[in-house]
Amino acid sequence: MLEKILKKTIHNQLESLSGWDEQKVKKFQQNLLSWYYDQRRRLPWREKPSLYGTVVSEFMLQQTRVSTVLPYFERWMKEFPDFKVLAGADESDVLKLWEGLGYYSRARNLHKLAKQIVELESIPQTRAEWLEFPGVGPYASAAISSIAFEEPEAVVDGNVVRIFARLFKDQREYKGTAEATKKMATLTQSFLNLDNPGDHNQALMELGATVCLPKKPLCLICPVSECCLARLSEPEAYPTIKRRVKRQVIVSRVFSLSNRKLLLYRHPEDAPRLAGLYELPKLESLVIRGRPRLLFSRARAISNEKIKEMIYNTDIADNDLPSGHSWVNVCNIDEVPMSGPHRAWVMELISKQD
DNA sequence: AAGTCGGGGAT
DNA sequence: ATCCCAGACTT
Repeated sequence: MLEKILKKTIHNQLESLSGWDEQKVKKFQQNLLSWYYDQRRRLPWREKPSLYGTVVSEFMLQQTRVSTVLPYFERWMKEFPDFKVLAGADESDVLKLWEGLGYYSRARNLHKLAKQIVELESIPQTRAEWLEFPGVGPYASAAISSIAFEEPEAVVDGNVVRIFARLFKDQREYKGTAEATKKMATLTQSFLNLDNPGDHNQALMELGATVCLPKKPLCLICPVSECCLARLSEPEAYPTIKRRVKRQVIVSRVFSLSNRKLLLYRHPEDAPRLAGLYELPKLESLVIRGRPRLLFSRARAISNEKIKEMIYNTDIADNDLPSGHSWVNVCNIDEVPMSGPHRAWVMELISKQD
């Protein structure tokens, strides 16, 4: 049975799978799990596991490192301790707590999910059911159903792709992480430990995050290095995933402070980016008075753009502001959700003016 | 299938 | 400066 799956999955695309029988897979699972129980990090969502904590952590951890998530998770669980409290919260408060974490649709989707959950008679358990919730995709549905309900669903995230690509010296060139994830799904499912699906999944991700690193993997302390083909050659060479080039973008923005009020722009609720969040307004969208004075310029990257942002100081013709623009009292600036870097710049500039 | 969404830590 | 992170959604 397993052999059949392996043969079909690997075919001739990965290096030899000879030797992989049911016994070897079992051994792999045991080595991995023993290592996990012995060496895993103590993370807050693992201490007193709950469905809610699992869901929140899985949302926050999408494309985001554990170390980045930690302070956000603690604050979140304190402010929104369960689905019910979260469901009853104002969206602006939800966004405020997510401020700086990025991918803000995650916060909105998590909020929606909570509202849906509290209306249900019973909590869904299967992967297919979780897949229906907003913001829950192939990865998160497998993670939640396996970790919270021990459903036999294998997760495939960046860590898992890297581990399996190295185990079998996967020579395929993937066009992106999406393709790699999809093509790896059958193989990872055949390696799933059916006795402990949740811990098996977490163990793989823990291994990828702490041992099977993208650069300089720690093969010497890896619990499954005997099974790993790349370990004998160049582990860093796997997997091979094509990355797209970032395009250069230049944006000019306005810092205008008048009578202890700062002009800000709030992205519309249905905006594709930063929906509901405040930023410094763009220079081009305003009618200004006099010549703008360059305060500073900063470079950052979001998604597939390299952005150079130029911040100007100028006076604004404030009798007829474009929609979305408003003067925010600096006393209340802490209350509004704002994109992370802009928050830092604004605080820096305000303190400099005093 | 390809493009888009944030931000930061590590190298 | 580049990579990549417990991915999902829209086009």
